[in-house]
Amino acid sequence: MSNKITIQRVAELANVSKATVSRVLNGYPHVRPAVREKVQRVIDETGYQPNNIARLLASDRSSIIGLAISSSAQMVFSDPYFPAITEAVSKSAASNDLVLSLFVSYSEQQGRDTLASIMAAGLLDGLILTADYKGISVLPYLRQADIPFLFIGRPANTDGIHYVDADNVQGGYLATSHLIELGYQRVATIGSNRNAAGDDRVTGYRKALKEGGLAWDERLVAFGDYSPESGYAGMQALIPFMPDAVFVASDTMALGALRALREAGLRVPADIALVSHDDLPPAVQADPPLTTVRQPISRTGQVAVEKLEQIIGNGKSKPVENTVLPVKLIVRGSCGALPVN
Amino acid sequence: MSNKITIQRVAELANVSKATVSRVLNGYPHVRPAVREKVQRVIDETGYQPNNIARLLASDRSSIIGLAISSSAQMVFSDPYFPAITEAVSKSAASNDLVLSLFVSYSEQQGRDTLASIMAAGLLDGLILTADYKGISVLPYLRQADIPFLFIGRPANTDGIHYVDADNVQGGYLATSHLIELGYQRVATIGSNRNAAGDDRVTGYRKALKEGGLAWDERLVAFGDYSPESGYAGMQALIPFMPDAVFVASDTMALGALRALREAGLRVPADIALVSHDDLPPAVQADPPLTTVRQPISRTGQVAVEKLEQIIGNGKSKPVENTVLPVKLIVRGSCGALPVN
DNA sequence: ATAGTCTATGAAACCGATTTCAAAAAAGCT
DNA sequence: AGCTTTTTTGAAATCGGTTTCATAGACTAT
Repeated sequence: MSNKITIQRVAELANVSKATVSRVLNGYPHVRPAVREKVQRVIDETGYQPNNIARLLASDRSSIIGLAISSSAQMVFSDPYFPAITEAVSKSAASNDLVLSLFVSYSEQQGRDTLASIMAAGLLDGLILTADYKGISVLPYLRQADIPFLFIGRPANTDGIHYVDADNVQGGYLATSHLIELGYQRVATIGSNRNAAGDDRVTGYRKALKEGGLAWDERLVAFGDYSPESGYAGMQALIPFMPDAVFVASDTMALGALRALREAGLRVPADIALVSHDDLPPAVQADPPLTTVRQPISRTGQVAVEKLEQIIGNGKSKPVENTVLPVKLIVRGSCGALPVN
Repeated sequence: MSNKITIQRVAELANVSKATVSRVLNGYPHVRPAVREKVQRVIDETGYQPNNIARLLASDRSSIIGLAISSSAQMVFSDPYFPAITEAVSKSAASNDLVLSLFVSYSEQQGRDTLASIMAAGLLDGLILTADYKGISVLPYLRQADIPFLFIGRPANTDGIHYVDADNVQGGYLATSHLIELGYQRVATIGSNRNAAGDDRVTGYRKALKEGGLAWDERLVAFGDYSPESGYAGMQALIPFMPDAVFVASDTMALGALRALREAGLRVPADIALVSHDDLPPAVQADPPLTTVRQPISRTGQVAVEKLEQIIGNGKSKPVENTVLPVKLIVRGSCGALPVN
C-alpha cells in the first residue's frame, strides 16, 4: 500500500518483461549485462521494493524464521539466558536478511498450541527452538508439519535432530578443575537436571573430580532449576557439609547461593570459593563478581541461524552436522584466584 | 506444502465455488444456511487450513505486528525492562491471533536501518516501538511509510502520536512521599534524563518534596542511564551530601546504588532508606529486597496490542486516546517501613 | 553456408486466497 | 400469473511476484 511501484512498473520503465526483472532481482543468470544494469538502475531510481507477500506466495519462501522460547518458569525472561539468546538470534537474523518471529510459551500444553498456530499460519521458513523443555512432546508436531527446525541446546533425544549447543561438559570441567587447581578439597556443586545442559555440566564436574583425585560425594551435590531461589535452597542444603568451594551451574543460581552464604555468615571467596556458569550480566553485577564459564551466546545465535538456513536450503537432503561451541573460563573475584583489593 | 487441500479443493468437494467457500470462511452473509453448513462440514472433515500468505496477498492484511526495541546500550536485554515488555507484548499478540516479529537495534543509525528494512519487507500490519531512544529520528520514516504505529512509553514529542505509558510522575511521587511519610528529611534521587519516563519520575519526586515541605536540593539529585554502573556512580556522588533516603528511578540502578552503599559501609535501610522503581525480578532478588514502584508491564503489553489493533482498524480516522496506566507502591525491606527480622 | 547448441527474453501459467460483477434463484407484490 | 426486488451464487479479475516454456538470436562446429 505504501509502495506503489510493482515489478510490472519496473518492467515497463526498463522496457523488459516482468520475468527479466525477476531474474535480475534474484541474481539469476541469463540476463545480458547491459540489460541487467539497466534494470538495476531503474530499481535504484524508483526505490522499488519487492512485495514479500507476493514473492513468497509464488516461491513458497517467506524469509521469516521463528524463534520458539518456552520454559516451565512463570516468567521466561526473568532468566537472563533467554533474553540473551533472543537478542543474539535477532541480530543474526537481521544480518541475514531474515525476519524473526518470536513465540513465547510457558507450558508443554501451551507450547503445543503455540506450535500448532505457528504451523497453521504457515509462513515460517524454519524454526529455532530452545531445548529448555526437553523438547520431546513437540517433536511429532514438528515432524508432521514438515518444517525445517533446529534446537539451541541439546534436546533429550537427538535422533535425527539438528542442534547447536555449547560445550557444557567442558564448562563444568573447566570450572571444577579450576577450583581443584586452586587447592580446594571439598568441591561441591549446585547442578540442574532440568535439561541436557544441566546434566552435561554435572558430568564435567564429575570428570574434573576424578581427574583431580577427589571422590564424588553425594552430600556435596545439590540440584536446582536455574532460579535464584533454587540456588539459595541448594546452597543451604550444602552448607552443613562444609564445602570449601562450589561450582554453581548458572549465574542466576549463583546469585541465590551468594545470598545463602551471606546469611550464613560465610565470606566469598575467603571462606568458600564459587565458580558459576554462563557469564551473563548478573555475573559482573554480583558481589563479588563471579568467576564463571562464558557461553558463546552471540555466536550461538549466529550459528543457529546459519545452520537453519542450510537446512532450509538442503531440503532435508544432506544432513547438517551438529555444532558444539567452545566455552571459556572467565576469572573474577569469586574463586579466590585474584588478589583481594 | 504441508497442506495439500486448497480452497479450490474444498469448493469441489462441497459442490460450490471458491467464492462461496471464502464467504463461509470469513463469516460473510449471503450464504444459505444449508450451503454454509455443508461447506463447513467439508472444511472440518478435510481439516482444511487457509493459506495465510495467499490470503494476505489478496486482502492486504498480514496479521503480523512488529515490536521494535532499541537502546543505546550495548546489550539491550541486560536491562530487564526490555525482556519483560517483550514477553508481555508477545503473550498479548498471541492471544489476539497475531504473529509478533521482533526487531532489536542498538543505535539511532541502526534503528533507522532496521526500520527501513521493516518497511521494505512490507509485511507488517503495524508496529509497536519502545520510546527508549527519544524516538524523534525515526518518526519521519514511520510517517512516510504510512504504517500504523504506537509507542510504549511517551516519546519526546507526542504530536499526533499514539502511546501507552505508565504513570511515571505518580511513580516518582509515590516513592518519594512514602519516604517522606516515614520521616526521612534528606531525600535524594538518582533519576535519569534519558527518556520521558526518567523526566517524569523526577517530576514526581519534586512534587512530593514540595508537598512534604522539603526543599529541592541540587546536590541530592544525580542522574544515570538505567545501568547498574550509573546507579553506582550516582550513589557515590550523593553519599558525601549525607542523604538519609534515596529514590532510585529503576531497580537496575538501585542494584548499583546498593553496591556503592555497601562499599561505603552504609546499611540499608538502617543508615539510608531506598525506594526504587519498576518492580522487575532484580527487585526481589536484591539484598535487601527493594521497596519499589510496580509498573504494570504485562498490562502495558496487552493495552499496546489492543490499541494498535484499533489504530490499524480505524485506518487513522478516529483518533485513539492515549493511555496512562496506574502504578503501585510495593513495600519490601529497603525503605525501612517493615520491621527488620 | 548449414545444421545444431546455447543464451537471452517475453508471454502466459501459477501460487491460493479475496473481491467484483453479473446472472440465476427466490421472495415479495399487485 | 407476471413483474419487481432481494438474496444467492459462480465466473473471472486481482494481488505481485516466480517459474515454465516456446522462440528469437547468437554462437559453434562441421
